[in-house]
Amino acid sequence: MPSKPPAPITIDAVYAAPGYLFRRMQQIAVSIFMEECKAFDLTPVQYAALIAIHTHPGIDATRLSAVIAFDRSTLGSVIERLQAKDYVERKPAPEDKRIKLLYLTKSGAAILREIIPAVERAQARMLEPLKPADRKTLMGLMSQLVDLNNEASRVPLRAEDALEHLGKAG
Amino acid sequence: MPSKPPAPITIDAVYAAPGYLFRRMQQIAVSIFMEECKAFDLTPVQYAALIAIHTHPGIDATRLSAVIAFDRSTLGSVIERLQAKDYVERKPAPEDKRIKLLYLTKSGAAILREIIPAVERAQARMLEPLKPADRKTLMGLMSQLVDLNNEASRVPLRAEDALEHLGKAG
DNA sequence: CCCAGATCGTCAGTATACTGTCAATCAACA
DNA sequence: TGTTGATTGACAGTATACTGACGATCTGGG
Repeated sequence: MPSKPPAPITIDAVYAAPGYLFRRMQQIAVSIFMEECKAFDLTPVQYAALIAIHTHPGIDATRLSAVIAFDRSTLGSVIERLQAKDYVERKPAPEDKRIKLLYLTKSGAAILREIIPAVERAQARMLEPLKPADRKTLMGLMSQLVDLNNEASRVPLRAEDALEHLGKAG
Repeated sequence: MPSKPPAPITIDAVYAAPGYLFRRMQQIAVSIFMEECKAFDLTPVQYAALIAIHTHPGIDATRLSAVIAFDRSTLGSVIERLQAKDYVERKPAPEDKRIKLLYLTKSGAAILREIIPAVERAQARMLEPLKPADRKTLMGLMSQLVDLNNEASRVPLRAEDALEHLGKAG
């Protein structure tokens, strides 16, 4: 039996590749999110940041970046934008001058309540083309894969570890 | 029976949401790709562009953006970088002064041949944590989902339509 | 107490990714 | 033929996303 010839160099091979499908699905997911939430002028990342700050009031930027799996360098500008919209407040930590603690403002908490239905519509729309059973299967496999691949991308801390010193876990 | 209370506003709900899993998996996929291919200084998008130009020599930028599902505005800078590395050539189209046709250079074709094994290692690594049967299931569902959601994001043309006037299809 | 190492937020630099706009050009119809 | 409408590539503006570096600060060992 002759050895298998090298894979042909063709764009069709790309279409079936995991990397291409993940990139394309991410594009589609963002597009659907923005469409459903366009009345709120919030990006998916800004939404995740608001939710995380709501769940962990007084969190600092580094821990926040771990909780939402978001690069620390970029997070600064995300927080700035949320601050400019008056959704988030930063207060210096009394016991550590390096740290700035994050809190939702009243507006931030309010917009979070209002946007939730739109976000849920968006999440549902992403999976809508699939049969219900297939949605469950896909989400189960994606959860597994993200979890097992967690250390493959440079998120400095696992969410649970990040929260150890926040009085919320451990 | 009382109606279901509203979903709690918690970061844990985000972790199970399709949008979060797709974003996170895309991060991981890029990270793995860059790690396996770091000797070549090519991004996933640059790689896809090279493959597509190789498959369709003389394609123009607008059609290329459809073929790799990549925004036309950003594609200009991607091509510039590929040109700067001497992997891609642009020639004005004789019959239409607006259009610039894209071709691989010798270097471009060479690096494509060399990088393929690294790309295949990367693609394999993305799915490695899953059992083989689950990998197939996941890729099947992702293909379906991307295909059925295709019109949800602003890619102007389906790949096949984009190629109609290229003498390669239809 | 002092200093080496770690951590925090920030910044510079690069590369996607999208919206919207523009001039140049082409195609097609009246 | 002349003009309207569409297309092409380019650009400006915004928002992720990552690497690497920096000063300010904290912490732990000696």
